[in-house]
Amino acid sequence: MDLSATAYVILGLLRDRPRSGYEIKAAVDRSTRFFWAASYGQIYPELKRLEELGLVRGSERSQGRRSRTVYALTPRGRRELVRWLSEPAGLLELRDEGLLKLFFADALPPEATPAMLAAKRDRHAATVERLREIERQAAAESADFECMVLRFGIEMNEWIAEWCERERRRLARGQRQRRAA
Amino acid sequence: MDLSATAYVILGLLRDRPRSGYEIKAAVDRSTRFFWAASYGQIYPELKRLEELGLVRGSERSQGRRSRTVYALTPRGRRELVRWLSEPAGLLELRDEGLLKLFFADALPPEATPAMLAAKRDRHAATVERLREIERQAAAESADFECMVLRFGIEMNEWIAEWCERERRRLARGQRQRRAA
DNA sequence: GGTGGCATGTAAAAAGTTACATGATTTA
DNA sequence: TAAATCATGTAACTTTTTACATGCCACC
Repeated sequence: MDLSATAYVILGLLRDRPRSGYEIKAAVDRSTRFFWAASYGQIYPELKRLEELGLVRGSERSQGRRSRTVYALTPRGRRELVRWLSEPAGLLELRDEGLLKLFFADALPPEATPAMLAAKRDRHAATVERLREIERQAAAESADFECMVLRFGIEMNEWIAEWCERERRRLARGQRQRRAA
Repeated sequence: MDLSATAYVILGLLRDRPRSGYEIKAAVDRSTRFFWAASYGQIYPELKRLEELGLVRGSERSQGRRSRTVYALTPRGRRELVRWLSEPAGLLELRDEGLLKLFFADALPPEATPAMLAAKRDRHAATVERLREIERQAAAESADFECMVLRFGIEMNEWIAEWCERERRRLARGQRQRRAA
């Protein structure tokens, strides 16, 4: 059985309680988003495939005319989740356009670089704020490891923001000295 | 003109000198890989498209029967690169299966989690070693900002490895105390 | 003569995003 | 009654990876 990592995000989010596709998407955006995003275009088709494979089971919870299907993990689904969790982790991938631009920054006038670093700093600081907000809301109801990963996100983004600020200052200092000379 | 970010990786790597597709791939693996990867399957078709758009120009450098095409940035290509560099950075995305597994770790027995953290720590430590090796080789010939981004990669991975070790110890301590009680 | 590095490419599949389409219910 | 939120889904597209295919050249 070989599923995409996104399929395991779904199995994982169903491990404590049943959820609809919509709720899964909302949970992703509140929690795994910063290290594993997923869109409706993945979630709904994946839920159907997982049901065909017998890893989740959907049940109708429509209220009146509003349709709603809530999916629950089957015993096989739980076994598959545990099996996957027990395997060594694979993919680790970063795509950071900001670093890419910094990498090529010698093609721009030197004044541009401190601004790039400031922009990156601000982005990560904004992410910290967003994650802290989530932390405040989620602290009570979340599992321990969920909080731990959230804290990781907060602290890592803080570290990155500080790194940007340090380097920005260093560059700005260098530029002032060169102008003075 | 709207190109994929991978197209700009190519334009960027051609900014200081002409390179073949093969050399671009090698340069990516030595430099941008940890924050922006690219495969042959992207690079060769993208070079053709960029040539059609007039942003790069290929010239035959075959030696004997061995074919080789070296691409150089055209003036338009350089303008496009600078234009893109001047825009605010877009995409910033992480895909980390290790964090995902940690996030769901309450589905595993508690002894499993310190091992997951140790595995993640080791991966990041290995990345640090790889990047340091590149730094030693590249220090002389690389542009300032290339070194800066490389240093970022080293320091960030060090920070992550330390975070993993801190949390692993904290968990292990907690487990010993619970067993003793 | 074999291995490893240089070199170019394509086809197919997988993964993921975006935009669209539809409609119900709740709340201000 | 308008806006926000709940809810499901698909089609088209883009991006990226993987596997394969081919062959030269230098060195041991």
